[in-house]
Amino acid sequence: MFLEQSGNGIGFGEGFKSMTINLKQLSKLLKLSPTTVSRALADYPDVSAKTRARVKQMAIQQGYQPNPVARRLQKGKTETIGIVITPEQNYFSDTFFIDLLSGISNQITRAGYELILGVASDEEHEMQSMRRMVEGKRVDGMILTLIREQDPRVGYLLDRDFPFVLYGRTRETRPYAFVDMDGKQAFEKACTYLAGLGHRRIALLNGEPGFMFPVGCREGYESGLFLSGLELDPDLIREWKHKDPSQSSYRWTLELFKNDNPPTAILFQTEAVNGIFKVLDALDLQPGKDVALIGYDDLEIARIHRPSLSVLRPQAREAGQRVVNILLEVIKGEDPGKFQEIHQVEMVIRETSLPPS
Amino acid sequence: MFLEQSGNGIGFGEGFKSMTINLKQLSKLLKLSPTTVSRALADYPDVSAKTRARVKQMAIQQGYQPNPVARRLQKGKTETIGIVITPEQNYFSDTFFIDLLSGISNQITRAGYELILGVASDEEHEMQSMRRMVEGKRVDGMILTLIREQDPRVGYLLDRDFPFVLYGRTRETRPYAFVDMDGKQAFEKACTYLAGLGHRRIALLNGEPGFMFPVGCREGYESGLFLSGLELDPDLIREWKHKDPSQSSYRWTLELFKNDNPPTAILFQTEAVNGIFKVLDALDLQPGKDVALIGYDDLEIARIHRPSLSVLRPQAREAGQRVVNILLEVIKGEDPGKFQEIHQVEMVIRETSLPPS
DNA sequence: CACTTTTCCCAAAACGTTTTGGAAAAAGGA
DNA sequence: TCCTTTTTCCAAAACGTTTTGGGAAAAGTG
Repeated sequence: MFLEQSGNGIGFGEGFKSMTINLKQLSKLLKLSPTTVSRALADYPDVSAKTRARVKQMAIQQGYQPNPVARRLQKGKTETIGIVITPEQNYFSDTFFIDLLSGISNQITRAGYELILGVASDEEHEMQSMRRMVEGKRVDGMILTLIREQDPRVGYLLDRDFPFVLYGRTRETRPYAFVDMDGKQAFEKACTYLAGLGHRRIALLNGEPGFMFPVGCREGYESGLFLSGLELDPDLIREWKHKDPSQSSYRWTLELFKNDNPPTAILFQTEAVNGIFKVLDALDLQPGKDVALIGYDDLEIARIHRPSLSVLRPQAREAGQRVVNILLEVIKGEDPGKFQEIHQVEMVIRETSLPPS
Repeated sequence: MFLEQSGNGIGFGEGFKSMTINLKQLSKLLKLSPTTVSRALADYPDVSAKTRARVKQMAIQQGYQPNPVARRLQKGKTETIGIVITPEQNYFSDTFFIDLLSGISNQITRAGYELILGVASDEEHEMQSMRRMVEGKRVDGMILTLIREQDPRVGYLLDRDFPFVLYGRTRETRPYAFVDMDGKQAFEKACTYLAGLGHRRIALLNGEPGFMFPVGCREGYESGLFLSGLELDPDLIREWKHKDPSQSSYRWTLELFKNDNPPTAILFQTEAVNGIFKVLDALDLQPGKDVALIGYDDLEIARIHRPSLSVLRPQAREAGQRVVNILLEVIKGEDPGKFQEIHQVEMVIRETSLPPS
C-alpha cells in the first residue's frame, strides 16, 4: 500500500500520515483535556490567558490543524459552497468569468470554506448537478450564474429554503439575493455617449435571448436612443444564438452592413467580438474611424488591439467577492431579500469611439 | 432565522431540513438496527435478500442519502480531489482546458467524489492553495496542470507521499503518475506533413519557455525537419512570453515575416492564433494559399474560420477522465509509477494546409 | 436428537471535532 | 473563618456514518 505504508511503526514517527497531529494527541502533549485545547484555540473566555498562549504555541509548533471533516460533522455544516458551470455557452471562456470565479474562490478561502465545482453540458445536467449538491448535503449554499429569464433553479432553491445567491437576476416575484451588473445603465450610457458624438445609426449586437442579461442591455439601449431623440430601428438589432450556426457572429455582423443605411456605430456583447473584427476587415472598414465600437467586458484583446477597443467594464472580481459575502450571510440565517445589489459598470473610452466621419 | 426556522415543530414534519432523513430514522421506520440498514444498502452478503430489498425500497421512498460528511469521517477519506487553476496564463480560457475540466468533473462525480477548486493568481499562491488542501486534510489527491520543467509542486507531493496525477510531465527522476499529450509526435507529424507537401521554410511559434509542453513540441518539430531532410533555421522559431507585451503574438508573428526568406508554413500553439490571423490580414496574405497553417487545439474559431484551420487535436475530455481514474487508483494505494500515459494527438487536415504556391 | 454450520441480525466502538453542563479551585466579601 | 462569586478546567454527549466482533435463530448433518 502506497499511502498507508507509513502509518505507524513505533507509535507515530515519520511519513505523511503521522506528520498530521490530532486534537487528542495535542491535548496529551499539553497535559490538558481536548475540551480545553479546543476552547483555547477558539478563543473562548473560560480558558486562562496563560494556557491559551501555551496551547496556541504548541499547536503552531506541532502544525496542528483541526480535521475539517470532523468539525463539519459536529457543526452540522459542510463549510462548502457549490457552483455549476456550463461550458456550452462559450461564456465560460471569457476572462470576465475567470475574474468572477477568482473573486469567488478567494473570498471562500478567506472564510475557511471550500468551493466545489460541477461542470454540466446542458440545462438538464446543470440541474442534476445542483440537486446532487443540495440533496446530497454536500454544500451549505449555491452560487448561480448565467441566469435565464425563466430559471427553474431559482424556484427549486426557493421552494426548499436553500441558501443561494445569483450573479444576475431572473423573473421571480419571491425575494432572493443577487448581485447583478447594471447592464441597462451601462448600455444607456454608451448609447447616449455615441449619440452625443453625433452618431445617428447605432446598432446593438445583443446576447442570446432567454438569458436575463441581454434584456437589461436592450432596455438601456432603447432608453439611450430615446434620451438622445433617436428612433429605434429594429433592423439595427441582432441577437446572438449560440446553437444556430447560421447566426454566427460573423454572419450576424455582415447582415448589419447589408442594410441600405448601415450603422455608424455598434454596441455589442462579448460574443460578437471576433465576428465584428472579421467583418470590418472583410469590408475594409477601420474600427473607430469608419465605425465606432463599444463592447462589453474588458477582454485582453480589447486592450491589445490597435486601435484599442472602448468597452463597458464590469468589476467581476469585486462582484464575485460580494456574492460570497452575501451567501455567507444568507447561510447564517439573514433574510436574502435584504441583499439585492446592482453594480455600476464603468465605461472605458479608448480609440474605437470616435465621432462619425 | 432563515434556514433553521423549519427545523422541528412537531417531531420532524415539513420544510427543507426535515425532508432529509438519516440512518437512525430510517432504521427505526424499518424496525431494524442502523447496522443492518447500512449493510443492506452496501450490499453486504450477511443480510438476507428479502430485507435488503425492503431496506432499499424504503430508502428510495424516503429519499435517504447517507450524509457524506459522516461517511468521510468514519472512512477516514475526504472523497474529494483538488485542482488549482491559474488564470494568469490565458491558457485557462482555451476550450481545451474546459474540455479537460469537463472530463475530470464528470468522472469525479461518477465516482461519488467531489472536485474542489482553487484559483491562484501566481506560482506562489498556487503552491499556497495546494498546501491548504493537502495539509488541511481537505482532499485525498491532487490534479496538477500547466506543468513547468522544474515544478516544485511535484517534489512537494512526492516528499510526503501524497497521491497526485499530472496532466503533463516535468523533469523529475522519481516515478510519478501522469497523463500527457504526445506533443513531440504531433509536431513531428505535422512538420513532416508540411514538408511532404513541398514546404521548405516551416516556422514554429512555440509555447512559453519554462513549461514542459513546448519542449516536446520543439523536439517533434526538429525531428520532423530532420526526417524530411530540412535544415533547422533558428530564425524560424519564436517563443511566446506571456508577461512580456513586446512579445505579443502579433509582434511575434510579424517578426517572422520581416525575414528575408519568410516561412511558407507555420506550426503554432494556441496562444498564437489571434496574432497570426491579424498579421496575415495586415500583410494581405491568405491563410492556406499564401502560408500554410497548422495549429494546436481544436478551438471553435478553427472550425468556423474561413478557410477552416488545420489543427492537431488533443482529446482533452478523454484525458481528463483518465487522469481521474488513475488518481483514484493511486489513492487506493496503487504504485503511481505504473501510470504513465502518453496520448496520441490526432491531426485534422482542413483548408489551411496546402502545398506552397 | 444432539451437534455443527450457516444465515441473519445487532450492540458497541470508532472516526475527530465542538458543545453542554457541571465541578474544583481560587478569589472576594462578611 | 465561612459563604459567595468568579475563574479555570474537564467528562461526557453529540454529530451520522461504517466496522468490529459477536450472538441468536435457522438450517443442515450424523
